[in-house]
Amino acid sequence: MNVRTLCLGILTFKEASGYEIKKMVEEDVFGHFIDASYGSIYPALTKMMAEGLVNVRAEEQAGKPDKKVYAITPFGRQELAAALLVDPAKDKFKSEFMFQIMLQEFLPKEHVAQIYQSQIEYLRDEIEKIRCCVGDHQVNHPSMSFVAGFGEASLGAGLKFLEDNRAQILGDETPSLTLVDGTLDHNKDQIEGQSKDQKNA
Amino acid sequence: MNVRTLCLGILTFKEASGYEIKKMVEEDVFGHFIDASYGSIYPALTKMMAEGLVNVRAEEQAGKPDKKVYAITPFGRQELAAALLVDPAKDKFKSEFMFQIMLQEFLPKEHVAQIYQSQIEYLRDEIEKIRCCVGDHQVNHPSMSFVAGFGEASLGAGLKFLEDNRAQILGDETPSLTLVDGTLDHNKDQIEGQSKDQKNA
DNA sequence: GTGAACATGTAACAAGTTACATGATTGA
DNA sequence: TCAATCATGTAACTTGTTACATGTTCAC
Repeated sequence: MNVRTLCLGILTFKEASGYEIKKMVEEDVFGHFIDASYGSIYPALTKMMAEGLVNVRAEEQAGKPDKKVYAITPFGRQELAAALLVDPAKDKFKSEFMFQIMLQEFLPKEHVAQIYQSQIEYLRDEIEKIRCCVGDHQVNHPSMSFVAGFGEASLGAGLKFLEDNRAQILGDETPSLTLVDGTLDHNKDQIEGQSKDQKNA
Repeated sequence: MNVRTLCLGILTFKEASGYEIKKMVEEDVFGHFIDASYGSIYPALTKMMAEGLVNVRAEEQAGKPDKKVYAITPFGRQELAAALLVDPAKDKFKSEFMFQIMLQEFLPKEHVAQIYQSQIEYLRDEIEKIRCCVGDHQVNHPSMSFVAGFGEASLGAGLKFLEDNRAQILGDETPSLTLVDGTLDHNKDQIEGQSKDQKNA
């Protein structure tokens, strides 16, 4: 699936400028399973404009530069439906973090501890982001809330695994802090971390 | 992270040919968080050979064509350690399936039902693959089993979500088949699918 | 008056994929 | 003999990213 289809899909939810599409891909529910940069979004929009898949309207904004608001046309919807009909490519999950963990013996202990903590915080942030979407934003769309639920479930399980199995990688030198709660069932090392430097930008 | 580092990392576990590296990336625990094709592996290996990061040994095989077995050199390990020291890029999860679900209203019901079932089967296969790795293969490496555990946890949660929330997307017209087991706790629609056509190659 | 957020766009570049090209060997 | 698996390699091509280039308005 290409940026074209991606933009077309987003535009079915609401009209948006290239800038706004990029923001959605970064922050909204979309962000968990798609990706795109300005360098691909703007040219795609321009080209689709020429092909009649979208139309533009210049919008003046008080206190902000003008923006070009794109909307999908009936022809665009047709194209989208066709593009959507091909069987989806299988999921692709890339994790440099996991690669580093796999090769942790080549890394200084402190580095491993640091990326481990960063990963936990990153996952917490992502989950929080999804919850925000479901809360304040309009994820009224049933499909949207389904997708959000899926993301929360997957990321949540991953996070829990990292929290529970910390000792497996980091040894028992867990930061001496308070336990999350009293309901420990088996071999838990649940520790609430405190650092705040999120290095993976 | 590039294919170079990927190959170097894999070669720390065992010597391998380009063909074997590709197979590992497809089938082993690696497969869940990295990706590479022949077209990138072979050139990377050749280049690293010239740079002294790996060395080769031609191995004759009974009943099979000869293969070029690559091994990492001390210099290669040095390079790997350096490459590993940079903070990992954040995880990237791409799912065309989720994109299609989000836009399901543009798709025929049957298509949605079909990709939904395919996705469930795909996830089951992936989890099974991980379990096989842990079982027969040597995932003796503690880091390996950790990574496998993480994959199993994440994928398992995603699969469970799909199984439990089928009705949200597909409605209640679940195929009339036998329930998986009797231990239903809350709102489960766990159905054992029977189709076998896995379309996402 | 300076940095941050808003806003659009392009061109050079990186990186890897696909398809092609080749060839051995085995088993149905 | 034909498909499948093993095995290596290259070149054209896609695709998208990064960095650059430019400009507005606001808040501190």
